[in-house]
Amino acid sequence: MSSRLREATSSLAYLLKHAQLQLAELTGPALAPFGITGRELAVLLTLTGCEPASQQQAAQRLGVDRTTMVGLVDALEDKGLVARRPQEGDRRRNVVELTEAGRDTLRRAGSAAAEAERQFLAPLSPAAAAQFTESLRTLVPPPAT
Amino acid sequence: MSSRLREATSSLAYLLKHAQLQLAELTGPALAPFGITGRELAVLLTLTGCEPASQQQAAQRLGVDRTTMVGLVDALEDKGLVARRPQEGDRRRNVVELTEAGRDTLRRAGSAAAEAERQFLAPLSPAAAAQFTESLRTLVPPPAT
DNA sequence: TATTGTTATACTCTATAACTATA
DNA sequence: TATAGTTATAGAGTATAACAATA
Repeated sequence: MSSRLREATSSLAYLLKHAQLQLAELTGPALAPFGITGRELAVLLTLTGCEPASQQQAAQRLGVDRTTMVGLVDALEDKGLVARRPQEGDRRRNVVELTEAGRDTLRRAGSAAAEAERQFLAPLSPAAAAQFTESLRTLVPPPAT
Repeated sequence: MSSRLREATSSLAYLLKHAQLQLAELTGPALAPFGITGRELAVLLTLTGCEPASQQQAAQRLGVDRTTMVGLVDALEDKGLVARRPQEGDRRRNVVELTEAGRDTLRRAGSAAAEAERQFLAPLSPAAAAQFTESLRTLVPPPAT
């Protein structure tokens, strides 16, 4: 492989980028009926994963900047899916919690996103799909917190 | 999986995104000594893959817009790595070819990028790494042209 | 009329720096 | 002084529309 030139479309960077684009093309339309984007669903998933978390904790877990999280929570709050309240004991922090509507949307949109993932992985055998996901988990380190 | 909630950091979208980020963090510094970015290396690889190609053909093969390719070729031309010339027979087209310096940079930078990919895949067994790449190729359709 | 390259423009995602309020 | 949230700003990356040259 050191002497033979690989095509650009065979490089890992190309494949990862276009895999992501392709998954996004399935996920976007699947989530549209629920009025949220894939990123917003990820925020909802993060918030429900660990119990009442501050914005910054959620940001670290998602791997986005805290300044980015502000806008994401803003949008979800405008849609009535989450609520902010100052944390008692340390009022610098905002605790972000899902509303009832947020939990409902998460349930239904999460199911739609899971279906999009299944569709994305459909070209692989079930065993290959499972190992593909498992390899990704091995390659991507879990978030710090 | 339909009833049990997955964590956001387990979703395929999260894993693909962060796999890409992690690879980019290895590839970027590896290419810095050669004065090119990962995207620019991809363009060089694309141009060398199929013989003298127009900008638009290269753009399709890379999966980027033709307006994006203008800037990429501009940068590579400024660095003396590629040269544009009108195609004889159809002067609307620009044929983009690697210069001697471009071929030399491609050889050395391509080797560095391959090493970065090996480093990225190192947490996987050789067999798992091979199947991971193969699965990606199955999931990502080859470019139109 | 259609196509290639180009420019201008805008939109998304992201990060950095500076501000505020709390600690 | 340090931290959490916020705002403003700037930088990538991308796409759309419009234009010039050519077919």
